[in-house]
Amino acid sequence: MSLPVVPVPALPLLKRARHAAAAELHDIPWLSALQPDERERALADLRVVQVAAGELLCRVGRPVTYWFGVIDGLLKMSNDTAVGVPITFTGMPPGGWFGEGTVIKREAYRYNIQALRRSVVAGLGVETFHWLLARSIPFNRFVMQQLNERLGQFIGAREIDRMSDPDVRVARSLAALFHPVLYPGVGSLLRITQQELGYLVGLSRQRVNESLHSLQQHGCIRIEYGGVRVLDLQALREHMPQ
DNA sequence: TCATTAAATTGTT
DNA sequence: AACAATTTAATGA
Repeated sequence: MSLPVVPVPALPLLKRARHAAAAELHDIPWLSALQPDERERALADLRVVQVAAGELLCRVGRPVTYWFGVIDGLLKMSNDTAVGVPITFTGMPPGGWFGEGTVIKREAYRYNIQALRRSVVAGLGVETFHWLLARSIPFNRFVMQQLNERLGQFIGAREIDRMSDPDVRVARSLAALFHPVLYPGVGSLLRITQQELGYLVGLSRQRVNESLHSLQQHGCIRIEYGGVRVLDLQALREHMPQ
């Protein structure tokens, strides 16, 4: 049960990159917090790429070139392929920005970022990222908030991994994806197939289907074609085994 | 815009 | 893992 990995051509970002379109800019929360001149430089440097399903955005050990943000689609962070047990850390739905930790330290990536399906991803160059970090208080605030919230996510993810009940695992994982601060682009309808959710949670598609119906029975969510709508986020977070 | 067809996703065994 | 049923997306008149 693993996603077929698509071979990635060298430097795919530089080849198919284009400037960000107006519609996509609206979904980048930190842009509006910048001063006009800062925004101008950020816009000039922002690149947008389409990544196909299974494609790897960055690999463990590769030098950092961009700070990434998900405009549309779904990515997953994991540490698989190399040595060790494949572990999916988290899913990255629209509105999520990531990689700031490694960008700040100018280290190599510590995770693989793989597209679960065709996605649109924005990238801000490392130099511009540091330039903004050095002069914009609002930008710092945004990055700090991201780091803080994500720390909470990872702690939560450890708890999820220890739970055996599939329904609870699905519930918690879903709740994490609906995090309003980290993933403002999600809204109340998350575009994710049951197959994709299975990849993230580490369950079969059948079991995910069963869990979703259980959660729907409890009024937490509503199953839609190609997605899940949250009806009660709090209940989803606190869902307990029956 | 509508009808037809192909592809994707879901529900079930 | 396989299958049928359903929904969406793509195509072309």
